[in-house]
Amino acid sequence: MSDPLDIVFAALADPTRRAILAMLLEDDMAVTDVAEPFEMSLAAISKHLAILTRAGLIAQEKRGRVKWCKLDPSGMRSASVWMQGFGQFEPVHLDAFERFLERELNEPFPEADTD
Amino acid sequence: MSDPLDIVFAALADPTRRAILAMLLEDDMAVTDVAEPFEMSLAAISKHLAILTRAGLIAQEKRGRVKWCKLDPSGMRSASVWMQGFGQFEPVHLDAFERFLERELNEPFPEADTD
DNA sequence: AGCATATTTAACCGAATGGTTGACGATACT
DNA sequence: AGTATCGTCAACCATTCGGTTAAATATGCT
Repeated sequence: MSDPLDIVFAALADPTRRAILAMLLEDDMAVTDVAEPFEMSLAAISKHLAILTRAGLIAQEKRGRVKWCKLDPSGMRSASVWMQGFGQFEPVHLDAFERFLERELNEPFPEADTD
Repeated sequence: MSDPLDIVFAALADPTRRAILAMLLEDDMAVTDVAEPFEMSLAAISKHLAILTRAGLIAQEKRGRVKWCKLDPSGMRSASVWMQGFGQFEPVHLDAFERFLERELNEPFPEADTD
């Protein structure tokens, strides 16, 4: 798989990963907290997060021993741009979404609660 | 895989299938003609078309011994709606795309050239 | 009827996917 | 220093995927 779109769409094709994205829409989260609602191992979630990262759908940043996950608009944008060129339509209006996410991106990661 | 989005995104994750969609954007085509530019067997293309059909990305209609393939907006729409819901800021704005494709849908399949 | 064309099906194969468990490295707490 | 927590890595397993070839089905032509 070399085309980035392969990777983005494949990443979006899994319900666990889409659920993770939806969770991250509400708030940035640590890996362990992302995993908590799912009935699968932390290692499995870790792999899902790696796939989302590789697809440009999320970004991860380590702070201490905690790795924070946040949405990255670039992956979704590339998918949306393809659909746009495809349908030559007005696709996914990511404008507002991107404004939202890029504001987030330009903000520092939240402080981790020390434990 | 039960969520229809799984099926749509998985269908979009393959470069051959995206290329097929792009071809169908220009014109409805018979299976054999869809297969022609690809360096793989007709059977492989037939499987790809079945996957696109199951995803609601194309519709197929048999006319005589020829099976015509055309774009179906519903699959793309569901993907796009999810992305919108994901961004959740603006209403779904598929107007241009839907006008385009629904015009296509409401036209009869082209007459097959008899051979 | 008999042959050619259009497409799918079946059986198979290697590679990728999505999950598991267990060990490991890194960071924090006391 | 010792222990607990966070997360990844490695090895493994079953299933799915994308392709192949060969046979089967369906329609059309003469």
